Amino acid sequence: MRVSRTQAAENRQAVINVASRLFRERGFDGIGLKDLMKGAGLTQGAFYKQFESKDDLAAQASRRAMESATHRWSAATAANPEHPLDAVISFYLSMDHREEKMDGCPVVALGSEAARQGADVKASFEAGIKKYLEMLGSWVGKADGDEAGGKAMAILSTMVGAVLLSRVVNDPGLAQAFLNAATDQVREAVTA
Amino acid sequence: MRVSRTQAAENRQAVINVASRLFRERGFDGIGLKDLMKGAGLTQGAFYKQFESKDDLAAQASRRAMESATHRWSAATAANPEHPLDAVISFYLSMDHREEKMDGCPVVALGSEAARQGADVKASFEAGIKKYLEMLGSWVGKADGDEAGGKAMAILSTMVGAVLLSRVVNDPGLAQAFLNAATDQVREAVTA
DNA sequence: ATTATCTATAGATCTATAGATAATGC
DNA sequence: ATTATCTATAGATCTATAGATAATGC
Repeated sequence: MRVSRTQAAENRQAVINVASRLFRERGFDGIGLKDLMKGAGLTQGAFYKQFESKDDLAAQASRRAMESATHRWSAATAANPEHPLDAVISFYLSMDHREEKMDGCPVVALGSEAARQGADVKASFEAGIKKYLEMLGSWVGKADGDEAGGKAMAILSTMVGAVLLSRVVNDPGLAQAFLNAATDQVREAVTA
Repeated sequence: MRVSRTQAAENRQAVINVASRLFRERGFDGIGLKDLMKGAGLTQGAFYKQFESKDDLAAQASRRAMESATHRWSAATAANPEHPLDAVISFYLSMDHREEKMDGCPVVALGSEAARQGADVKASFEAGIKKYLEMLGSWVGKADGDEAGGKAMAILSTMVGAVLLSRVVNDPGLAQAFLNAATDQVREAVTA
């Protein structure tokens, strides 16, 4: 029954990876430890040798989810280095992203709940958000500095809000309209 | 033990009012029927004569929460009819609003969870969001029409995203920066 | 000898239902 | 006679812990 240390380390990573997706899909309170562990091919009993508590896992999984999201931004810009912002918003502000909660932006999928979590979960989000801002800041026209930082924050706010609103409404037409309006606004904000 | 019909109707409203606040504070999954009913001075057993299910209450409470939010917007503009948008964003994009989850905007407090709820809950949110958009649309400079609608959606996205992001980070300075950046962006968007 | 994982379970809590009670409404 | 609310409880689920097991690591 016991496994090697490397295998145990891999299992831990597998649990974090699974949790980073299932938390986004169902919420922190929407999935229990039994199903989270089952998703990694383990049983509930193995959990507490790997994590201090469910909150501990929530913090690890939030960090992993944000890392995966920023990595996706990097991949998109690498594929289109001429227009990195366009590359990012073309998937971020899309109906596909609206649909794919499990692999989408963690701020949208878990933000409302993260606001009620402890400092560790928030720190995970904060680290990822700063990465978002770094990337956005480097793409806005102006010289770096306070103004670029402000623009980056405004753009990120618009993006996060638009996808959140698109998911909260039933009407797909209204959802699409939010994404379109945000796309226009972001394009204006960079050139302004 | 039985109460009059009018008293029962009042009790029902009390439960919806309490739920609209406690759901925002703790999330749909963060509070049980026992505590919700206790908040209205009743016991758990009375619940199912008033509501079909917890999901049913979630839909009613979401509607009430959005009504209360749009009412607050109206009150703010009534107090400063010359600059209605300024009146709204001065409280919406404030640290006070960041702090007050229980009475704040339901889209921010519950949006991530609402995205996973059924069509009834989403319909409640959608109705309130359309009210938000109507008001914003009437305040943006341009003639009414598609463009004003788009501006309104972009502005609402920025506002919702900024407060959500401000709540998700630990650093109050960063939170304030998101709110400031959104304020600037919204002001630019109306005049543009 | 140590320990990662397993099965099993404690104790709490959650949604929903059942039956009793006491007041309303006809 | 009807019914809004109460107490009580069924049945499921949740987090966390306990003890057994079997393989690793020294």
